[in-house]
Amino acid sequence: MTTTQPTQPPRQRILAVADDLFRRHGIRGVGVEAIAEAAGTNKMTLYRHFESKDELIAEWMRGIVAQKDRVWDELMAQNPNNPTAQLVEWSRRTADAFAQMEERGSAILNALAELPEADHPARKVIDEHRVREHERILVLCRDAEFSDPELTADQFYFLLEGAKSCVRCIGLKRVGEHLMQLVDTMVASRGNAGTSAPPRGSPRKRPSRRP
Amino acid sequence: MTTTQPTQPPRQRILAVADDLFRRHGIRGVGVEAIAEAAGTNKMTLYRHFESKDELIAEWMRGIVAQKDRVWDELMAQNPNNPTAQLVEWSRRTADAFAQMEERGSAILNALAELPEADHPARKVIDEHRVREHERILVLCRDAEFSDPELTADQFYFLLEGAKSCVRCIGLKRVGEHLMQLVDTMVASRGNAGTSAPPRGSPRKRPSRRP
DNA sequence: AAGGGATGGTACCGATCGGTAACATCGGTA
DNA sequence: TACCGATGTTACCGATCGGTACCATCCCTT
Repeated sequence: MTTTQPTQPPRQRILAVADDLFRRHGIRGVGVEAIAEAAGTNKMTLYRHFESKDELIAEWMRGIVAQKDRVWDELMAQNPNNPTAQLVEWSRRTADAFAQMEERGSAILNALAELPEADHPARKVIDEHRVREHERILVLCRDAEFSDPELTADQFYFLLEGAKSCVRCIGLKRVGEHLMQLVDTMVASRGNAGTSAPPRGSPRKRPSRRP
Repeated sequence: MTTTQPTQPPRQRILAVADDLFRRHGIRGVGVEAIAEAAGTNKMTLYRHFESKDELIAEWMRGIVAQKDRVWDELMAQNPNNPTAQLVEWSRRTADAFAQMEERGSAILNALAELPEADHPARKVIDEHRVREHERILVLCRDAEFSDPELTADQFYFLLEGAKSCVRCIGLKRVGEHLMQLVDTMVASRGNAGTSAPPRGSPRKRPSRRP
């Protein structure tokens, strides 16, 4: 049973329940009636707050990317003028988030796969977010003065997205640990690509604050 | 219009058309009737060859992974006793395949996202394939005597899967080129400590056949 | 020519789903 | 108390979809 406390207004409850159900069963796997019922309300109230299911999906996506943007803002405020630490911290948070998506993987990637229509309102939200995130990483790689920022930014992005999509076929614990090892090594080599095998049990966090 | 030459038996035509439609519109986005019609036949004949839509999906997936397995066999035969070249070749073929999936991304990843039910017949096909592919890469990393084969194997896998899922938000040309640069650098460093970024426009192929 | 298996055509069923209409109810405010 | 906006309830519509029954063909073999 997926209900929410009726103290919150219906709109919030619907969004919270939709988040849960969409993640677990996929967008097309759950109907509006099920969402309304699980939110302790009914279809009519749902349609008074969202003009269609597609708009609900888009709003759900806006919430997810807004949350991620808040995390970005937070970690950039926590590590001012330290692009390297910001990259590492973002990677660490991404790795930590793996624990919540072992079953179904990334909600954003899944939504993208479930929305083949290029003009779906949620698609714009997702596409813009991904471009923005990639741009963020690129700027950080430039600021961190990696030798080839474009290449290193893609490397970051590939590693992060790849790790996300591998959580389901490799154990999530190992994925998180290996991802952080790879990121640490990348950062340590200042983006001089490569990789490598840091000694086993190497330190996970390395703020490396530089003036 | 998505029709196939009626010279082939219906089963082949149905599978070919299903491959096209599933890729373009997603599994749940296309009905069996549309498939049958596009294949120049009808629903009845479809159900005489596939006991259900889910079984058709599973059979479609079996075809895809079988194709990938054939590619593996081929490139391993072409580079005998050279695990490094096999890894590079597999990466190159993956990068080349990006051109065909710019619109919708990887069919396997999409199918996974569209099949939330863990007991779906196609899920077993996909999961086994991913484990097998990861294992293949791991064995090659061991044979290539990388310093930390498990880590390097995950790095390969992350990079490849991540690049796949990024084809849609970054230009496919750059994704392919950067992926190959990263793989070349990884291989050149033998999985050991960081190296310098390869010069721009560095050689794409580097068989590096070693005795 | 006769037979039979594979295929095509059509119509249909039951279930689900997105979305709407019409009305009842409740809570706060003037 | 009278009112009004937000919410709950029920029933319904039209469309789509997976799946099936029934029968007409067609083609190959004997």
